Amino acid sequence: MARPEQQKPRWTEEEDRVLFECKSRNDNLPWPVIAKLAGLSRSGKSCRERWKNHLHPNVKRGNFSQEEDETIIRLHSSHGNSWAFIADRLPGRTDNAVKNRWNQHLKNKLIGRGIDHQNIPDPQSSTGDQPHATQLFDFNHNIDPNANSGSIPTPGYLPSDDETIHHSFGGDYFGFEPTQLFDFNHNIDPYASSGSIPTPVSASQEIANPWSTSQLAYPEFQRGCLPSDDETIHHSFGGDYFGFEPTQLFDFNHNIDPNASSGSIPTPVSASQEIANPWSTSQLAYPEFQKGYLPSDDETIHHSFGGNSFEF
DNA sequence: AACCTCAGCAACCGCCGGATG
DNA sequence: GCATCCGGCGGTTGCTGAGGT
Repeated sequence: MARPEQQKPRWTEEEDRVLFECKSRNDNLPWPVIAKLAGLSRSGKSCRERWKNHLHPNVKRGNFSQEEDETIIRLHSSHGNSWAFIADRLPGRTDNAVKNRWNQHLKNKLIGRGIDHQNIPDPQSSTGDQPHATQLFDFNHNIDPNANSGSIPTPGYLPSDDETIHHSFGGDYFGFEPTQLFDFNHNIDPYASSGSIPTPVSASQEIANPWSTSQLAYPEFQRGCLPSDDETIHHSFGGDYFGFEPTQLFDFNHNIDPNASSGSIPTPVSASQEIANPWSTSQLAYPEFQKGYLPSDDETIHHSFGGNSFEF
């Protein structure tokens, strides 16, 4: 099977330049077409990989930090060889780079320490029986009224973390709905008794004006409301406060001004300003909450969401 | 200086699923 | 429903360069 020529010819600077320009000019075309237009003797697939792993502006080079290594180890223990998933949580790192890092460094390191790298306890999960990582986070929806306080959460549900959740949202449980964005006070039974667990309502029952204070299950989160409880919200979301906009669903990193200074109140942007790719890490006001992000900050996220990890 | 080893990186390959006609 | 195309993904392996002998 040996080929007389080099089997894996490296990309030259000239090829990179041509591909970069061609891709930049024809961003919407399929890769096979781009490869053809570029006039390179490379397949569309090769061009795509070269772009994704090297030429893309967001690609981060250089050594992995200890934090990145720890994140890889932790996520690998809970998600296995889902390199793309892990890479999503390491801004700028590609799945290929993460895979190489694991296969050629971290795995051997753990083996050398006598650690079973396939069974590393996840600090954010006591059982591994955690909500599946393809769900959006939605307070007040799909709440399990039968969840036992302090019990191990069943998939899709959260236990209350007294320190935080109880503090924040009345000691109730919060579930996850895969098709909804994050939305306080929407689809909540307006007639639920105070102190009870809010009951999700059907579409037909949906509150006409979800921002009408009198009908909110959690009136404290009404339009424009800022969290009043520093201890909790500050704790929960990395020290930043979030405001609410009545015409928008609450969506981490979507419609949020990417240029907002850290610690300031995020500014919703208009439709015309809307970030083209809301999950593009470089454009996120809160890149740590990007799509598919698995929190790495125990102190904060672990605390906030009952010790589990979630995707948004 | 020549050779060897090994870690790190890069590229290819096959499989799979979604979109489209 | 089926075939085809395309992109995404994970596994594998070749290439490179640094360091050791």
